[in-house]
Amino acid sequence: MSIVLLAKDLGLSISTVSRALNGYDDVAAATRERVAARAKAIGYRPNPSARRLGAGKTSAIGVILPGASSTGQAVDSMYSSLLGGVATEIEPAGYHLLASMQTKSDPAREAALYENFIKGSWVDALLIVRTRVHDPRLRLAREAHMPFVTYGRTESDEPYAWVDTDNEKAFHLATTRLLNFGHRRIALINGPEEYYFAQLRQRGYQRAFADRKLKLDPAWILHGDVTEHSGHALCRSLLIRNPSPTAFVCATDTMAFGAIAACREAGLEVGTDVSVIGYGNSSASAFCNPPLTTVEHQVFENGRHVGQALLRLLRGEIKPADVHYLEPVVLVPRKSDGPALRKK
Amino acid sequence: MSIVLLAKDLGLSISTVSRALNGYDDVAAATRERVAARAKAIGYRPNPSARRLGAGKTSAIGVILPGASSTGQAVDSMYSSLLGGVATEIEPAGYHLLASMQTKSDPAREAALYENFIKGSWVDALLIVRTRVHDPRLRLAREAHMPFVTYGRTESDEPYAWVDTDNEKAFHLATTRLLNFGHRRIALINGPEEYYFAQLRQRGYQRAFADRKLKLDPAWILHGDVTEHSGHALCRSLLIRNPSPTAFVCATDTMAFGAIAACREAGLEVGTDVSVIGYGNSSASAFCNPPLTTVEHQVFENGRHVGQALLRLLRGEIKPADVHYLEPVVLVPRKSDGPALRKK
DNA sequence: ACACTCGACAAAAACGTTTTTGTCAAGCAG
DNA sequence: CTGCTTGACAAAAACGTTTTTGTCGAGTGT
Repeated sequence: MSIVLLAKDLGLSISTVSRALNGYDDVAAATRERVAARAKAIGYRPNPSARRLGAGKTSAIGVILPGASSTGQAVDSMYSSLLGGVATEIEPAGYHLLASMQTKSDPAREAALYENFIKGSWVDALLIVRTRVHDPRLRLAREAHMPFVTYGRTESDEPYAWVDTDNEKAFHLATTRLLNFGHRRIALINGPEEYYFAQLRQRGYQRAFADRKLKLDPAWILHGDVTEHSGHALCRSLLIRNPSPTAFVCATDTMAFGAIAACREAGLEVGTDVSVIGYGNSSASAFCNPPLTTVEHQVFENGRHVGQALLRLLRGEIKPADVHYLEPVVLVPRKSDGPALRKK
Repeated sequence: MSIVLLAKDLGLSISTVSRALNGYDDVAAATRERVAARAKAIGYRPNPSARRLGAGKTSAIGVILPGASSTGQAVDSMYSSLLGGVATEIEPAGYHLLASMQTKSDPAREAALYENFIKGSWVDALLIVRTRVHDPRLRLAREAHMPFVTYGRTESDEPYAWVDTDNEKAFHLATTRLLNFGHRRIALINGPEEYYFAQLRQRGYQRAFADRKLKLDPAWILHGDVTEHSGHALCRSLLIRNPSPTAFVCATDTMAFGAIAACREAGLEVGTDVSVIGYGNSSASAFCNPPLTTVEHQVFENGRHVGQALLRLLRGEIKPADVHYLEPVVLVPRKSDGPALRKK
C-alpha cells in the first residue's frame, strides 16, 4: 500500500502519482519532478508484482538453460558469458533474466518448460539458445505471440530474430588455412548433428574443399559432444585409421584440447606432425601446449547484442525480421597448426 | 480473469477453486479432485503476477552475477554450472532464478543492485556468491529479513546459511603432497585477497608448512585474478627469482594452466623439473599437457546443495544457522607434479 | 458571450490471485 | 429441543499498481 502513502504525503491522487512516476505528459512537469523528488526521499519502490499485474508486463526475459547432454550434470560454461552479456544490456532498462533449467533433453519435457514460461505469462520475451536444425521452440513462441531472439540460427520458413556467429565462414577459413598448408586428409570433429551450428560449420568445411574442386571423404566428418572427452575419443578413433588425418578442425576449443591430447598420446607432435584448429578463442586456448590456432568467438559480446535486440523488440522499435546480427569472423593463428609433412 | 472462468465452469466460487488448487483441506477431497481435473482439461494456469501480489511471494530466487574483475567483460564460467545445479533443484518446486549482472565492482553500485532485489521485493530469497572476507551483503539481506544462502563462507558474528568447499583442507592436502615429494620452495598462486576462499586456501597452505615446523617465506604467496593470464604472469614473476620455486599450488585450474605455460616457456618440464597443482578438476585439467594434478570441485553438485538449502529455508524447515554444507575434498593425482629434483 | 479545446489532475475500474471472514446445514451432546 | 461444533463452501476484502474515463477551470476563437 505504498503508492497510496506517497500520494497522501504529496496531497495528490494515486493516479497522478503513478502517471508522474511513469513520465506521462498529462501531468505537469513541475508536479512530475516534485513527485520524483519525494519518492526518492521517502525511498518509495513500486512493487514489481503489482506493477506486473496492473500493466500485464513482467519485465523479465526468460531463458532455459540446456543441461549438457553427455553428463546430464554440467552446463556449457559458455552460458555464463552469454547471460552475462544479456544481463548487462537489459539491466539498465529494468529487465531481468528469469532462468530455468532443462535437466532432461526429452522433447516433451522441453516443450512443457517453454509452454509454462510462455502461456503462464512469466516473461515478456524469450531467449532461445542452442538452436537445432528444425527447432520446435520457434513455433511455440510464435504461436503465443511471445517475442524472442535466438542465439544461433535454425531452418525456418518465417523470419525471426537471431544473433549468431558466422559459423560457416569460420570453418571455411580454418579449413582453407589447412588446405593452404598442404593438408588434404582433414578431419572435422564436429558437434552434435542436430544443432544447426554443427551443420553450418560442416558446410563451411565442405565449401573449402569444393572451392578447390577437391573431393571430400565424408568419413572424415565425425560428431560428438562439445567436450574435451568427446574430442579426445573422436580424434583417437581417427588416428587409428589408415591413412589417418594430418589435420583436424574442431567444433570448439574444448574438443580441440581433447584432440590435442589424443595426438600427443599417439606420439604425434601437434603443430608439426599434425595440425589442430579449434573454435572459440577461449582464454585457455592461448595457454595450452601448443597454443591453439582458433577462431575468435566473443560470447559475452554476442550476449550484449542479444540483449539489445530483445530490448528493441520489446519497445517495438524493430521487427523480428530485421534483427540479424552475424558476428564477424577472425582467425587467431597460433602454434597448433602448420605445413603438412611431405612424406610420412 | 481466468480463475473466475474456471470457477463459473465448475459452478463453484473463486475462493473454493483457489483453495482447492492450493490443496487446502477445508475443501472436500472430491471437490479438490474435480477442480484439479477440470483445470487441467481447460488448460488453466494461475497468473504468476497475480499470485505473487496476492500471496506476497515471488517464487523467485535472486542472484547477481559478478562480472570478472579483470576484463570487466567475461563471467566466471563456474557460474553456469552453479546456477544449473541450483535451477535443477528449485525448478520442481516451482521456483526460478532471477538473475541480474553486476558490471562494475563499485561497492555502492553493488549495494544498490542488492537493495533493489531485496527492498523492491523482487525475490523470496537470495543466493550470494563470491563471498568476501567481510561481506556487506550479508548485513543487507539480514536487515531486510531476506532468506539467503551464500556460496562460500565469510567472517560473520552471526550464523548464516552457507555451502562451500573445504578450501583449507584442499590446499593443505595439495601442499602436503608437494612437501612429501621433497619440495620446499612452494609458491602459492592465489586468487584475489578480498575473497574469503583465497584466505582459506592460504590458510591450508600455511598449515601444511606449520605441521612440519617448516618456515614459510610469505614472499612465495602471490595474488591475482583467477585466469590463465594472471596465473601465467604470476608464475613468470616467480620463475625469474633466485632461487625460484620448485613447485606451485594454484587457486584454480585456470591459473594452473597459465602457470604451466609460463614454466614451459622458461624451459622447465612440468612434472619433473617443476610441479604444479591446480584446483577444480575442470574437464580441461585431464587433457592438458601434462595432465594436471588437481582437487575435485563439483560446482554443479554444490549448486544442488544450495538449491536444496534455499528450499528448506523458504519452507521454514530449517534455520540458517543449521545449513552448512562443506564439500568433502578429494585430490586427483595426475602428471603435473612429482618428486623434487635433488640438485639444481 | 458562447461553445470548444486543452491542460492538469482525480475517481474508479481493472489486473487475477490469496486470505480472511462469513454462512449454513448437518451432526451431536446434554 | 437447544446450543455448539464442524465440514464445506461462498462473499468480500486485500494485494499495489496501471489504465481508462471523468471533471473542472482556464484559455481561445468567433
